[in-house]
Amino acid sequence: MPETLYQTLTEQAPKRERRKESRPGELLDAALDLFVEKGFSATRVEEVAARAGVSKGTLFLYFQSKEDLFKAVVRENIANQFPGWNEEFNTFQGSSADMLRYALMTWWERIGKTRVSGITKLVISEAQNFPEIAHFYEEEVIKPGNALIRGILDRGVNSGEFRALDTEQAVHAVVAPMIFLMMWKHSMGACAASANIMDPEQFIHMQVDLLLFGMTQQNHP
Amino acid sequence: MPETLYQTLTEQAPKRERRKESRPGELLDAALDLFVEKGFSATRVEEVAARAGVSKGTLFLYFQSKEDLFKAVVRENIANQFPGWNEEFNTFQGSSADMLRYALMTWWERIGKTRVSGITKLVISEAQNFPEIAHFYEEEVIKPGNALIRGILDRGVNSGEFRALDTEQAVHAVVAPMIFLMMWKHSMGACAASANIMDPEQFIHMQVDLLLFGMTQQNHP
DNA sequence: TACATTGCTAACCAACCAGTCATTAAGAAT
DNA sequence: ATTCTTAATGACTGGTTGGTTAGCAATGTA
Repeated sequence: MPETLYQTLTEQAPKRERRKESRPGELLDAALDLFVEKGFSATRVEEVAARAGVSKGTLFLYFQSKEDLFKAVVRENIANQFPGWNEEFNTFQGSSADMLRYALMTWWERIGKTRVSGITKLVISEAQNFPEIAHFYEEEVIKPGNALIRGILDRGVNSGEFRALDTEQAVHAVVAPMIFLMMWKHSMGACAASANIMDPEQFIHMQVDLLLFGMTQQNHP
Repeated sequence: MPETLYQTLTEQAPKRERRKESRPGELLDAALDLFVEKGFSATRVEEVAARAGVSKGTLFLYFQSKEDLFKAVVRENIANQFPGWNEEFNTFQGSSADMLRYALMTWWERIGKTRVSGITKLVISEAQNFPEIAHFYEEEVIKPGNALIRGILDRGVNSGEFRALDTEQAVHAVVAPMIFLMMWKHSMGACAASANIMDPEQFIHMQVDLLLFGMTQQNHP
């Protein structure tokens, strides 16, 4: 009773509401924020619950465990996107060089730029301590992602635009700088000191140029 | 008394020894192992002490805090190496392309391959949660390291071997794949599933080729 | 052997956290 | 208004950890 009175008199009355449908979404959104900000291990489920406006007990009503909550965040924000992306790239018109450029810039707009990129950073950072999460992420994100990039490289090699690369290996050379970018943005990049020394768009642009034309002297189309 | 008896009868008698000189080194070695294996946050100082054969209290006798211990590990294994490396590169004979190749392969032999690479992975992984460590690492490792690479690129541009790159930006393009390699090795690479899909030497080789000559059709020297 | 120095340890503290469960109350049905 | 279902709660459990300190014991000295 005194609590209820206090709550009623002060600003917020955190009324106990029953909203079964919207809880999972709100919890996932809060979880994404906190996982990206603090990582998996350092994120406290109680804080996720608090940000979503519910108690810790409620969170465990909708997700079996912290790990289960994380997997749901990954599915919601990344894994579910692949069908759409595959469709988009299967119908791309233009040169393979343009396609590679488009793919990396688009990736930056839709993932790299957003808070979602923090998930990739998190997984790579904590894979050692949470092998189950690492395995899950590899199956649901890394393999489909690599397949998508490899498709572009194969297209270029087959059309004669690119030299006869080992595309399975070359995929790593394309993906590595993008992963680096995510890691940097969510680690050293977040520390004021070195925030401005690296501009992501400029970095991607140079990366594509170097991949396509190298550092030796020549004319660029 | 019963404890002493028990310990004497069983294999190891964990004798209490006084060896002030060798403790710090042994603690640093144990700390490097565990920091690389588990990261900063997940490493328990008591486990570090146990691996070095002392109690937790003894560790705090030689290092003010866990963070202080970590900084000492970084200085011991990385920061102290820069003077020697600078000397080596200031006296390099040969083309700048060879120099870049040599630098990256040497880096792999001396750092990437060894457990020390785990330190870089750790710092990038946990920089968010430990800003003080991030700042320390940037000053003592990242800045000197980038300066070293930039020296090579400037040399190539000045001699006319490379086109007129923005070397400050190009440094990132060179370093990013190496950092990616360390991250991968100590995260997803450690999970059996994808351990074999990426060969580091092959990766570096391809990376250098792509940087120097790009993906478009042309003859390589 | 007696004594002094000090490296070392074990016990301790305060704080922290994932996950559980008995209890409470919101909202629909009667 | 009364009853009933179940969404929501928060105290609790069993466990963890960085860091402190009083006192013990290994070594040197006389």
